[in-house]
Amino acid sequence: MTAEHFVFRLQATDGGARAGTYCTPHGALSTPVFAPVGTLGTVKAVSPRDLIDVGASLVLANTYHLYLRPGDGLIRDLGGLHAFMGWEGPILTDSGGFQVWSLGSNSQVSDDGVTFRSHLDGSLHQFTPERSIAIQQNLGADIIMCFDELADPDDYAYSQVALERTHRWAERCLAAWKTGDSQALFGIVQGGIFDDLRQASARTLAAMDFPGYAIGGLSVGESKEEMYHTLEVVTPLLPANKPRYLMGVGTIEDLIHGVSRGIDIFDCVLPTRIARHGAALTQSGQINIRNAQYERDDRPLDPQCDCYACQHFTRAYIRHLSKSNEILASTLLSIHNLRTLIRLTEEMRAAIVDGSFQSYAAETLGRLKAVSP
RNA sequence: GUGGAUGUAGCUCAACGGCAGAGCGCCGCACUGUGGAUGCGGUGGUUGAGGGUUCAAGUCCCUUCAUCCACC
Repeated sequence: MTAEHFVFRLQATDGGARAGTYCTPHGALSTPVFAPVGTLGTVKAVSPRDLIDVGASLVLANTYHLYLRPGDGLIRDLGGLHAFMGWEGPILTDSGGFQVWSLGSNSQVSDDGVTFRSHLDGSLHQFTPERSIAIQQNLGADIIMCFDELADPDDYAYSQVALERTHRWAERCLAAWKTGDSQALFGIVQGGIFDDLRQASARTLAAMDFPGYAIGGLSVGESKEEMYHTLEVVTPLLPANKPRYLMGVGTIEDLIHGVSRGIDIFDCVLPTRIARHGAALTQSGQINIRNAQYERDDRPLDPQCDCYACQHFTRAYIRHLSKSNEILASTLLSIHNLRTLIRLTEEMRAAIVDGSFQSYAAETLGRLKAVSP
């Protein structure tokens, strides 16, 4: 049984797109897969039962936030994150590297690690690669991530400095990682939007033989063309028999472009965040359910959708809930948006298996463009 | 019927006789390894009506209407 864990089986390819399975101690992932984000050990507004209903198989939780509150030791003592949050499927934890960068100004980076102030109470803390791995071991996710350093994507000089540090930290994470049977450690390719740095990063990390590889530092302000180009540069240099995870992406469009360039795993806050702000993803693009035009609209959010929200409620009703700041609006829109992205991954997988991925991708992108400005 | 109070944006209310404003609502936009069900922008006026004083009136004076309160 243990031997099966963290084996990535490639089942079909279509152009650059891949369909596979990845075994974890809490179940197998069918790729391509989209992971809802549950930063604080909960996907906001959505219960684990709802997650099963929308077809979610992997959930992301966050090291930085859970370390600060309620504390990784507490979660370990209560049986680990799966038991704590009532989710029996696979979990992936971020390393905290992204928060240190995005919460930015009150942190200081050295070769040893990062000292930062808590956004909750201003207290001083330090993350090192070893500390990040120890916290992630306490949390007990199936997939854990190397502690990395991000740079602004168009700053070459600093991207180079951060990249070299990220590679040294990757070695230290590997050395600290002692849970190979129960947790897979993924390396993270960095290098901004610079081909030479990205290639160097992919080669360096591939040589370290991680169980899986992530591509980080994208969808942080660079153009879509730059992001897609970077994927084309990086994925051919990663081992074909290991899963590839594009961090923090994304949109319907980005998922299609990512899969076509060989990405297997995605996570993103977008579907649940925009849901709480009143937006629904549809086949033809994003709609703002709060707009006056939906006041008397008795259609579902997306007539093509098979989710609970679309099977039972009208746009008019969900608009009313959203305008009234009712909790159920966030829940229904989150369920719908998650189902939309997860169904997209399911359809892409089916298309890859039967060799029709190119036409599926073109058709789906075409529908989006038909309405986008 | 008598006395008093109040009438300003859709709502609640500001504005010394000197460019009529705020909050909320409404309308829209944004959100990509989630601190912040958030952030940003926009629309919105015969200052109840009519007259007068004044260089200038939401503001002072007169008339009128409406609403509320108290007392007959």
